[in-house]
Amino acid sequence: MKTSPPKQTLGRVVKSTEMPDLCQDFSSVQLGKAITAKRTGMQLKLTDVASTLSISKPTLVKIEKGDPRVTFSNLLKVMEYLGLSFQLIADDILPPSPSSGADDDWF
Amino acid sequence: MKTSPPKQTLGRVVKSTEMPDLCQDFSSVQLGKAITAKRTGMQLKLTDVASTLSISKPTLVKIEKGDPRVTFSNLLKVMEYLGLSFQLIADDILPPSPSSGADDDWF
DNA sequence: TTTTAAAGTGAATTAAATTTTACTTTTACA
DNA sequence: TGTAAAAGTAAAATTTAATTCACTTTAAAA
Repeated sequence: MKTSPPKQTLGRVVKSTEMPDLCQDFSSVQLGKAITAKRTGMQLKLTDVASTLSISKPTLVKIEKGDPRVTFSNLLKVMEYLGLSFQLIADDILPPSPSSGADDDWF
Repeated sequence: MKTSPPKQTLGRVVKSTEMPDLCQDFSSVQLGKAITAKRTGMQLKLTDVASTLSISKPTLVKIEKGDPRVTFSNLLKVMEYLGLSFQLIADDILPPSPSSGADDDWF
């Protein structure tokens, strides 16, 4: 059977997630959302980012869902590629805002 | 043979590492140094932190050395316990300073 | 200088993250 | 609608991080 040629398009427009407020108490879920937002904002497909960075699709999905049970090295790879980074915060410089357990966290 | 009783002291004074400049380009090595600095500043023994958080000593050593091949969840556990946190930085807000490969990094 | 608590390392085993493959769900758009 | 691209999920196999335990090194203090 003959394989049909790929449809000629300019690429499918994909739902772009909104970038979360970065000036919030840190959580891995929020980080995942920021990663998704940055990736979709750059019009990059999850699959492409994964194969470019030599990590699997399920792992990248895990990262974007905010599951902290991923290796720090994989997380950094993704962040660096998308132009995201960390800044260290010590709570004896600026005390944390009294948030009562975000609905955002895993534990 | 009879075990000798523990020496009565007020605890050994341990070398306190200096806190690195937190307003620098992020690297896992710098993060490790900050963790060590925070821990020693709080006069906590590596062994005690490890057992309190139910992680092994070799793993905590790996984290403090800045090896990124650790799970993000273990890293977050340690940071939260010591009062350290992350802030997310997107390079389209503030562009990265042109640093030529820090002598600090692993790759 | 000797002692010893604390930090750090190495090897074998265990536990868990990652990969692969295939499948299901969602969602733009023709 | 129907269809196909992209995202998300599941299970088995693989890879790798974590643990355990013993040991070595370092550096305060007696």
